[in-house]
Amino acid sequence: MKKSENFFEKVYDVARQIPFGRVTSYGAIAKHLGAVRSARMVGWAMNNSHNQEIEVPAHRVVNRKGLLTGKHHFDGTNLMQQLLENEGIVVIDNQIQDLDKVFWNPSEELK
DNA sequence: ATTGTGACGTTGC
DNA sequence: TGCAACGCCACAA
Repeated sequence: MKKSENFFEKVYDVARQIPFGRVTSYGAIAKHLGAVRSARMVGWAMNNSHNQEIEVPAHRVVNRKGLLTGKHHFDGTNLMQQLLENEGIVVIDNQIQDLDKVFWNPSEELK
């Protein structure tokens, strides 16, 4: 297969471990992977997540501001927001409210 | 190898 | 976090 799986795999692994009702940022995941400056790659990996057999809760992954920047890539327009709201997360205008409360830091919870 | 690009982040204003 | 610009890494063509 691909060697890059390693990098992507890590991203998917962390993303899948995001607890219910929690969200994280690309940078946080990237940091956990050891590539803080590769936050964009994390998002790119998510784009590839569609090709992955394992479903990745990309809707739980947002940018540092808690803005649903990636909702644009979802099936529907508000699908991502609906999923987050379904988990109890308040989302207004693609912006997660109480981000600090729902934020999940992989580097702290995970290791 | 080179270029382009991207679901970001940080710094500057 | 209001907007602009740079940087940064990994991958595709």
